Amino acid sequence: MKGEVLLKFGEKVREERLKQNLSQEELASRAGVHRTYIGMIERAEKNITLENIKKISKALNLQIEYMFKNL
Amino acid sequence: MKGEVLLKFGEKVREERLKQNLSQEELASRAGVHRTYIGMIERAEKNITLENIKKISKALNLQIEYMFKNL
DNA sequence: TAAATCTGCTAACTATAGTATGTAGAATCA
DNA sequence: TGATTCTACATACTATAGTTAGCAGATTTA
Repeated sequence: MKGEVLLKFGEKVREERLKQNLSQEELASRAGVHRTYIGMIERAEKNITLENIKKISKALNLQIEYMFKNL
Repeated sequence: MKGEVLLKFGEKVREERLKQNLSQEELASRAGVHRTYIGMIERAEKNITLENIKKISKALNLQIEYMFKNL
C-alpha cells in the first residue's frame, strides 16, 4: 500500500474530518464503517473500494469529485 | 454489487473506452489489469479499489476527478 | 465450412479489503 | 492526581476484490 493516490486521499479525509471537528470514531459511525478503518485509510494502509469512498464522502457531505481535485 | 456508484463508474469506463475505440483487452493491457476484469467493472460486478480506479483512468488519459463528474 | 482471431462473460481460486477486539500513549480537564 | 477522550498499532478473522482459464458467439479468411 502507501500508493500516491491512497496517500493523497487519506490526507484529504483527515483534513476534511478535522475541519468539521469529527473524531475518527464519529466519522466511522456516520459512514457506517468500522472505527479503526478510518485510521487505516488516513494512513493509506488500505486500498479503499469505491463503495467506501462513496460512504465516507457522503459522511463528510462532500462530492466524490471533490475528493479528487488536483490529483 | 450493482451499487449506484459502481453502475455509473462502469458506464463511464465503457463510454470512454468506446469513444477511443479500445477493446476491453487493449484497455486492460494499458491499465495493467486482467482482460476479463474490465468487463466486470463495466458491468458493475466488482467493487473497484482506488488503485485500480487510478490505473484505468490513466489508461484512458483521464483525471480521476473527471470519472466522477455529476455523481 | 472450417479454421483462425477477437470479444464478452462465467466459474473457481488466491490475495487482500474490511471487521472486530484489545493495548498503549498523548492530550484535555475535573 | 485520575478520569476521559482520542489515535496508532497489532493480531486475527471473514468477506470479497482481483486473477486465471476456458467457453460461446461474432467476424474474418481460406
